Amino acid sequence: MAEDAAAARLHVSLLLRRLTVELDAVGARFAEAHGLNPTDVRALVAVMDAARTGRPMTAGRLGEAVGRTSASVTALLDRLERMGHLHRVRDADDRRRVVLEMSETAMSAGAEHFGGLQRDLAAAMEPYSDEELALVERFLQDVIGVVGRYARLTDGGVPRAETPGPATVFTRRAEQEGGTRDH
Amino acid sequence: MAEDAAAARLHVSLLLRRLTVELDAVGARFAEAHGLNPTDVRALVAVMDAARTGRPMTAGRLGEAVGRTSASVTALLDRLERMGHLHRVRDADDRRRVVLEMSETAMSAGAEHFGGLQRDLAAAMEPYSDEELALVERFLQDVIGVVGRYARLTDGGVPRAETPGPATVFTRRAEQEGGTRDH
DNA sequence: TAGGAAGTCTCGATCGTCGAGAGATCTCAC
DNA sequence: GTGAGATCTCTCGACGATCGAGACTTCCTA
Repeated sequence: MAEDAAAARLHVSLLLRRLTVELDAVGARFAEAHGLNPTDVRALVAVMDAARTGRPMTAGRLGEAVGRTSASVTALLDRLERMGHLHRVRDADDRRRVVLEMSETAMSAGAEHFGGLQRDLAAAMEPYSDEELALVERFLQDVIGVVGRYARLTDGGVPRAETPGPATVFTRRAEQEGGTRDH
Repeated sequence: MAEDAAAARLHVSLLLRRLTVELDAVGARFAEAHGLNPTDVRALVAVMDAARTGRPMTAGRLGEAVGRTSASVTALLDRLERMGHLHRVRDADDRRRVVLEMSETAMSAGAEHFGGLQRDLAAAMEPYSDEELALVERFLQDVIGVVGRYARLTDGGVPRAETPGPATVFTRRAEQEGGTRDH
């Protein structure tokens, strides 16, 4: 029945949100264990990801990645450097730039924490057949597409051009409070 | 082949992380549009969820939900009340308690923002059959179970008792830095 | 009815973040 | 080459979210 299908879709949506909450909690636990705040964790992850893709992170790009101003990034790097999680290296090619390198200890701490989760996740997926995993993968791709589109909209815009919908309340609030942000 | 299966599982893990990043971004966009910080958003969501389950939120329980001290919750509620997103009501049964009620404007702003995403998600799930959605649901349940177990471990503990593994680096760091937390 | 427990708030201090701007370096047109 | 403007990072002063300690009110129980 259509109602059941709708209920199932709603239920899956709620599961997606719960998953996000739980994954955030894993990050928070890592942060607490290492005396880091959320921004620090995001920064370390960003630096690690950049290293993996072979394009070393710089201070400026890190600021964009974690959504902080340059002043904030400077303080952030001071903290992480003081803790020994990374060190700054002047870029030889462009001496304005500061290239960020993870320390060995930070790398292994991250691998230990998140690698364990990775192993457990892989183990949990073991019972699923190749076809089933392929379906899950396709599903996740679809969902990421939708959510990603939603996340990257300009403020006040209506999510999907083809369905304007009742956006009055939201847009009104956004206009009204957009300038009062104060922190 | 086993290698392919392992690669598929790794790929699905990465998709789960990407999904989390995108969903976080949706929350951040909502926050920016309404002049809220991350804690504010988490608090509003917690109050809304509590209202939906019929067990009204109180200041104390909100503090546990978002992981802040009572002093911080007081300031948080001052902010949200000043912005008109909720109001405090003394509990008639237990007059020590402060019950939190969402304002109409906050409810509709949230519904507008996240309801749109919900609709798009449901639309994206439309092509999937009941059986396929059931599989996805089962998969998400499994993953949430693993992640949730991981998120709720005591600090310094090894994730799974049955596989002690090479936890030395992580636990050493945790002990070493556990007391230097300074924010 | 007194004593302790529970829930919230106040106060002072700390630290992460911001905006503005300085200093160093790179790029490019001349 | 040289100068002008752009780019990248850092410094400075201010603000605000959070914390720990403790006060105050209200509830529970012996």
